[in-house]
Amino acid sequence: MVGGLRKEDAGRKERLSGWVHRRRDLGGLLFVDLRDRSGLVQISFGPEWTEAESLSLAHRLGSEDVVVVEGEVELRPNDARNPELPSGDVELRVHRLELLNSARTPQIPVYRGPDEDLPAEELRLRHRHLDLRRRELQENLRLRHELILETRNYFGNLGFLEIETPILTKTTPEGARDYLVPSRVHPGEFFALPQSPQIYKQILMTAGYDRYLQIARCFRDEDLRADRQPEFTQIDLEAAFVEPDDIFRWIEGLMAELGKVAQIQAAPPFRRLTHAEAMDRFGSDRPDLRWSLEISDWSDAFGTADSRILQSAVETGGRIRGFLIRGGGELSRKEVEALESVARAAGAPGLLWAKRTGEGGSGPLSRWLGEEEWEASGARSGDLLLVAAGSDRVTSPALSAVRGAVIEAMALPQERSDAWLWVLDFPLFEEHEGRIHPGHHPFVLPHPEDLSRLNDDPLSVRSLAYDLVYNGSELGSGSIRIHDAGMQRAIFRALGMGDQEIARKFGFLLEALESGAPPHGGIALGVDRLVKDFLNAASLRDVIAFPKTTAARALFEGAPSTVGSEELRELHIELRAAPVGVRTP
RNA sequence: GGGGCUGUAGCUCAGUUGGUUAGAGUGCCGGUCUGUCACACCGGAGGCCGCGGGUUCGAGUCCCGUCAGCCCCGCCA
Repeated sequence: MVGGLRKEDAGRKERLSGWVHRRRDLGGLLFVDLRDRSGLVQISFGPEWTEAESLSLAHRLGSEDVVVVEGEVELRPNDARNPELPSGDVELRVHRLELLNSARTPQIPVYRGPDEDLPAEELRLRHRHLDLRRRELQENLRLRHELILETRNYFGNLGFLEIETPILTKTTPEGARDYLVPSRVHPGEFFALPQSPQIYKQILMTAGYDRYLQIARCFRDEDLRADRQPEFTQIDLEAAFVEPDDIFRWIEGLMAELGKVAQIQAAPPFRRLTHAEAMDRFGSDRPDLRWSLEISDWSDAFGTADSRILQSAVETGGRIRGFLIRGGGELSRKEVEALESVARAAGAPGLLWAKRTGEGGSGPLSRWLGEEEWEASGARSGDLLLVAAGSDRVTSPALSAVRGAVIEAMALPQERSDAWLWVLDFPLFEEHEGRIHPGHHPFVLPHPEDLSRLNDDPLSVRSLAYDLVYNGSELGSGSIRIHDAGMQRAIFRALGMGDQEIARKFGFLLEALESGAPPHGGIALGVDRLVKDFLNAASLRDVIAFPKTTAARALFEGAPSTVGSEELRELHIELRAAPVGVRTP
C-alpha cells in the first residue's frame, strides 16, 4: 500500500500506516520515508499543511516508530522527484500524524547505506525481528511463499492429496542422529522427530492414497553447513504404480512452473547422467554443469611413463585422470600450487601438473612426458594438465574440488545460467569403515539387472535412486521403493540386521507391505535449498525466517535452554552433569 | 571430533615494530536550517579492545586457554 503510490494517485486523500524508515529534518520542512511490506514512500511535514501538534510530534519521531498519517497525495516539485524510488514522483503531505507505538533506537539498523556492510550474522539472528524488516529478507520470504503456493496448486491439479504425517514419531535405527522427545506417560521411552516422512508415505501408498504430497518439516541432529539446517522443509511426494520417468516428468513440470515464478530457466527434459558417469566425468554426484569442463582419463597414455607414482596407480587398479585446461599456462606457479592444495584438502595426496610450452613443458609432471604422451593428452602449447593418480575413490572428490577451483581461477565463463540434471542409478550400498550401509535409505529398490549380485557383490549393486541437481546443488533425492516384504527383508539382512531386530524396528512396515502394497516411488525436494539457489542467496539463513546457528542454537529466543528440575522429574530424566556454558539471552 | 577466519563505541570498520590520553564513518543526544531523499552545518555523550590466564618496565597488538559467530573436513539412511 505505502510503496504503491504513483503519480496517478495525486490529489487523493490517503491514510497510511507504517514504520519510520529514515527522516530528513530541514527545520521548517521535515521528510520521512515511511515503510511497510510494500516499500517506501516519502511523507512530508510543513507548517502550511500539517497541524501544529502533529508537526511538533513529527520533529520528535525516531527510526522504527510506528505511525499512521492522513493527508493528501501530491506530485512532488519537478526538481524534487526521486527516480530511484518507485513512488518517487509523489509524496504524502501529512495533515495529521498519530504515533501508534514509539520504538527504542534499534540495536541493528534496518536501513543500510550504499557502502555499508550488513551487521554481524550473530546480531542479525539475535535481533531477528529487525533483520526481517529488511526488504531483501521480505522479498526472499515472499518468493518462498509463492513457490510453495505454486507447488500445492501444481500437485493438487495432478490429483495429489496433501496429508500430514506425525512430528512425534518412532526413532529410526540408521541414518542421521534423531532429535528425541521424552515421553511423560511412558517412563524411559522417547519419540523422535522425523528425519523425513519416508515410512509414513510408504504406508499411505499401501493404504491406497496413490498420490501423496506434503510440505513436510524434517529434523536431523547432525553438524551443520552453509546449506544445512537442523530443521528443514521438503516438498515430499510419493505415488503408486510409477516408474522413475513418471517422477521425472512431474518434477520437471514443477520446476518449469516454479521457474516462471522465480525467473529461472527450467526447460524439460533435463539432462540425465548415471551416477557412474557423473563420477567418471566430473568426480561428483552433483556436478555443476553450468560449465562443461570434464575429466580426461590418461591411464593408458601416462601409465607406462617412467614414474613410480603413475605406474603404481594403474598397477593397483587405479586410474590416471585429470583436466586439460586450454590456455591454463597463463596461471602462475603460485596459482597452480593453490589448485594442488585444493586437491590435498579434498583428500588427494597431491596433484601433478605440467604446462606445455613451445619446447617441451614445465612443471613436476612434464619430466615424465615425452612427445608421445603430450600428443596423447591433447595439450597444445599454452595449455595446462592437472593430473591425479590413484583409486577413483580418492581422486574423484579431489578432481571435483579442483574443477571448481579451476573454473574460479581461470574465471571461465558460464556456458548456461541454469543447469538441470538427473543423476540416476546410485549405488544401493556404500561401505564405511568396513560396514555396509544404505546409499540412500534401506527402502530403495535394487536395480533389477543387478539383483543376482545382492549377496556376492553388494557394493556393485545399483539402485533405482535418483537425485535432482541444479547448478551443482542437490535439490532432491528419491527412488522407487521396495514393495515386496521378502525383498525388504533381504535388504535388511544384507545390512547386517538379524530377524528379531528387523521385526522390532520395521515390523510395522513389513506388515504393511505384506498386506498388498502397490509398487511405488517418490522424491523429496529441499525447499530451503531450492529457494536459496533460485535467489542465489548467500546462505540458507536468508530464506528461513528463524534459522539456527552452525551450533544449532536459536539466538533470538535462546533455544535450546535448560528446564526446571520438576519438569525433568516428570519426564523421568536425570542429568548426569550440570549443563555448561548455558547463556540466557 | 578436527582445521581455518573473525571478535575494538549502538552499528560498520581502522589501529604501524609491543610504547604516552584507542580513532573514523554512521547512529544517538542538543542546536541552526522550507524541497530533502546517505539532507547540510555546529556541538556533545558514548569503550570490560569477547572472556580468563601468561610473557613484559609496558599488551588492543605477543603466547596459552576459553566462549561466540561464520566457513570447511568428518558426519548428514
